Amino acid sequence: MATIRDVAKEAGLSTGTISKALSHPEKVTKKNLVKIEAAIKKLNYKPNMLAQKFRSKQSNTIVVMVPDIANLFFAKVISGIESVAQQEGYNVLLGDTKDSADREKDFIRMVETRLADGLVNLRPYKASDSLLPKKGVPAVNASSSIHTPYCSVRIDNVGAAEKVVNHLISLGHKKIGVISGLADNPHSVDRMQGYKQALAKANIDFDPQIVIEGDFNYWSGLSAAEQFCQMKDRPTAIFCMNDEMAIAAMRGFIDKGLEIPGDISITGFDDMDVSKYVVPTLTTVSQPAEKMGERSAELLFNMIQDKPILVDDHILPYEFVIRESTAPPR
Amino acid sequence: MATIRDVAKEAGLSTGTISKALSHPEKVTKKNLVKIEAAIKKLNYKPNMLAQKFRSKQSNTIVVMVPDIANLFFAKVISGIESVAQQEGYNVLLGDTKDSADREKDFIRMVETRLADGLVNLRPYKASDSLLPKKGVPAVNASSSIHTPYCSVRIDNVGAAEKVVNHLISLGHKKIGVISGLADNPHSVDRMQGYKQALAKANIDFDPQIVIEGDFNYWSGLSAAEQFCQMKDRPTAIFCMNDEMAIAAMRGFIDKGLEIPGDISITGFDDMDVSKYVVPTLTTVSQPAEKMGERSAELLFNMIQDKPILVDDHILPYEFVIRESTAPPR
DNA sequence: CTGAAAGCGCTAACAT
DNA sequence: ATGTTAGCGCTTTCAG
Repeated sequence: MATIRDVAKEAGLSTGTISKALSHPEKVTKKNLVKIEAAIKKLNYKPNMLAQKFRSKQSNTIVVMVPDIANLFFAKVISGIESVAQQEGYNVLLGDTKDSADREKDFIRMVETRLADGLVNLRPYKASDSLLPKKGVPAVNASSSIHTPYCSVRIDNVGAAEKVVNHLISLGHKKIGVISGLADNPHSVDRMQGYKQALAKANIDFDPQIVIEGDFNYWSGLSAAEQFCQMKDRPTAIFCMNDEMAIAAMRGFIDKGLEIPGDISITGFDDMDVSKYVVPTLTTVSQPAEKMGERSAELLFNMIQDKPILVDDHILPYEFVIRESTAPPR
Repeated sequence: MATIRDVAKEAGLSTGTISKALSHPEKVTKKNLVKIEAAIKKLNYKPNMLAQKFRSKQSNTIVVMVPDIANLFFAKVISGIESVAQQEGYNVLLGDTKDSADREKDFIRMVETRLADGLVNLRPYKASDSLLPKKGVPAVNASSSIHTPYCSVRIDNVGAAEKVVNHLISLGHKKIGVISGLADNPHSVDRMQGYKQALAKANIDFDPQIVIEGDFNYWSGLSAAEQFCQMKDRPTAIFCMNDEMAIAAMRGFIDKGLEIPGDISITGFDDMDVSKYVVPTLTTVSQPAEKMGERSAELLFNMIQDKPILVDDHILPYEFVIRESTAPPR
């Protein structure tokens, strides 16, 4: 493989000149530029970027830690990160952490060992097992909840949940069930708080009996729906903490012969693409996933370049989308 | 930042010994090992991996080029690649190419410039604009079609399509419409060939009138469904070239008051998770996405390590899944 | 504008 | 078993 030295020899110049020609061509004479170009082409020279990075102490790479890459919401956030990274000349190293703090270690180590300049974490912050923040590791959390102790981007989960439940209440629902995420998931916690706030303001007592814990995946939504069906006094509406469980619940209720929204109203959270495809279409909260990714990346690049970060907790606007899955109770 | 030299000084040893302690600890005395460990901890030393990689001329990184990261099928393939890569101690650099050959250049350049050791391409091969194969760039195509001129992993698209159409024919359908992908997409070409083969064997004439070109996305499926509805002599079954268009078409037909599968049977291709959630559930071809990713990664690592590659065209088994969306014509 | 030379942090002979 | 040293490919002073 040709090195810069080979090019220098071929062009009858010094390595320093070649190097300059590559980075600041305007500071080299036209004549030499031509010679250099010819030599490069003749030898098919490609600068060794590993050497460049090593020398310049800049990896121009960021790592993105994602709990589950086969999750549409994350895919969109990543897409947003990618697009601003590309713009800034950064590479994105993707790490699927399978929602485990343990697996995060390797990726954090990458920035500690100079392999990457910084990191975006898509896993919501849990005090119990978070490895971040860590000094020397520029990081931003792109899917955070309240009380994340480092730079973070999120929506107002509490407010959004409250809005959803308000909508159900205003339709006339009094008995509103919940299919939550895992109880210790920060998003579950925030959304549950919003649910309770809405109930309280409407003077409806909180009933833990009609809160069923899921795990954000399809099957947990399905099984929750079955449990609701077995209740003698079934809720007339269900607030699901994400779209996947909501769609599963719809399927479960329909299979039991219930009509949606006639017999039971359903709401989701996230606004995945599918949610406008299902029948009936799903009332849900639309998170600006792509924007969240973009903003996170922008913040990270600012940190890496030591620009001042003015705000630590970035709250992006969400949208409450009313579709066909909600209606007044019969 | 502490370097290996600082550690050597702190431990009262030479850099060579520190280096050896890190890579072959068994070749260093216990006593010194203890001293070294103490020094490392005291200085919070982290080896500079950029320097290591530069020195060893191995990036231990592969790049994965994906046409669209927000596509569930690709997400699964990537997940498979990731898991093998992690196992082998490789990092994966993700590149969203937005289905453009132009954007692929940058990523190919990464392996040419030593930033990565090899590359997995998820974009199916098109003779007209493929930048691969390229010598000096170990690469495998993980979502290929027939006639891909480099190492590739795929399913038998032709055979799978034929099987789907055979199923419809055996149910008694004689007029089977198609919603295809873009006509020049290799997967479209293969699947169309399978469709024609099935028709030919059943002595059904091919009718280009009932083939509508889509682009694998939701809206194209929806619009195709509308076009089918306007035909005086509508097909009794539609072979859709992926699940997304199939689900869209179902929605379109249902909105027009048709029943599925009573009035019209629908088949998909891919077996996305959603396809078992929709009502009715979708008859489709299940691609072993995760396996395809794993196999691709394994092949790539073999190439990188100069192990002999015996087979160039790897065909993985698919599964034909019959669900609720197909039935005999009325 | 160009050349010479030092050195980034680490590894791997080779010598001790 | 440990130390010494050269050098990976590149950039960047500093002279000329």
